[in-house]
Amino acid sequence: MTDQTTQDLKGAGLKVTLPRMRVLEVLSKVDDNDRHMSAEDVYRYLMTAGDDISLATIYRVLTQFEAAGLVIKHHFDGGTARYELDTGDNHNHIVCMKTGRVEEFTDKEIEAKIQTIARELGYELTDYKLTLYGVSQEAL
Amino acid sequence: MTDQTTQDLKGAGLKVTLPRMRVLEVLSKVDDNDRHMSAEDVYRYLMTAGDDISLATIYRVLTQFEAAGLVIKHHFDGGTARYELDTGDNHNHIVCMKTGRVEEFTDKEIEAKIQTIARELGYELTDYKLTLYGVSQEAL
DNA sequence: ATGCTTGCAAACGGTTTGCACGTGT
DNA sequence: ACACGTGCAAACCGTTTGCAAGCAT
Repeated sequence: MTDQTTQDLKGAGLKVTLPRMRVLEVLSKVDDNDRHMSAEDVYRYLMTAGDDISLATIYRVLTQFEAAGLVIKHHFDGGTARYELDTGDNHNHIVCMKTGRVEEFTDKEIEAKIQTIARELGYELTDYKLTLYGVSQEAL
Repeated sequence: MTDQTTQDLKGAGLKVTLPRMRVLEVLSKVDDNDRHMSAEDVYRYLMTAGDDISLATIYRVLTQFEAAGLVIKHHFDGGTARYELDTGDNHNHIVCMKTGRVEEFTDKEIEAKIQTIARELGYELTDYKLTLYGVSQEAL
């Protein structure tokens, strides 16, 4: 009875409830094209899937997940916030201006350089965000 | 009669009006600690300075400036948007989590790497944002 | 049993907009 | 003169919150 989702919730110190499980499941299993969902996205997805969970709850759950470190919140363009599972690997994003699609990438060199820069400027680095904006060749 | 501010506005194809000049002046001359102001910041600054320009106009002017490429808009944390003059040099930011203060830096190496990555992923890069979050030693 | 969770609907805060008036060219 | 810019107040939209009812432990 202790599947991965349940464990994740317990590990985060959160009571295991249906909304929390469903939201976590959605974020876990959407394929790469649909990652980085907004609260609305999650809401609509769940409605379509037959669940009946209020938008307010989605927001509350996502906020808790963020605080618990299960999820990362992004504000790519400025409109609505998007969420993705925190997989541990600190990755960056590239957003297609035409389709809105988000891809991920990592780069050791940049990562190292960022550490160095923070140190040189006299900061203790807690986090960073690198996002590229462009037009994917595929979108033409 | 054609000072820098006026030229900038004309160059951007914008009619020279008092609100536009004042907003541009504020953004031009605030010292480093006060750069990256929110619309409210600009509004309060101008009120204090004796101007009487509505907040709605500040928003409209800032939006036009952004469209005209005079100004860059940031959404650092997610709360309110902040604006800064576009000085041409594509710089990055480091935000102190304790004081909210924003510093700038540039790095040729990272810049080059970013170009490479975009190309490799099949994107035509239009822009990018790199923001570090940390605690400044000075804030302790 | 009891304290955390949820749904609902109302509040919120930053930002945008319709309208009638004012202003730059 | 005429089109564009502005102030005001109301609308907007994503997100948050107070409250009463519902669950997990």
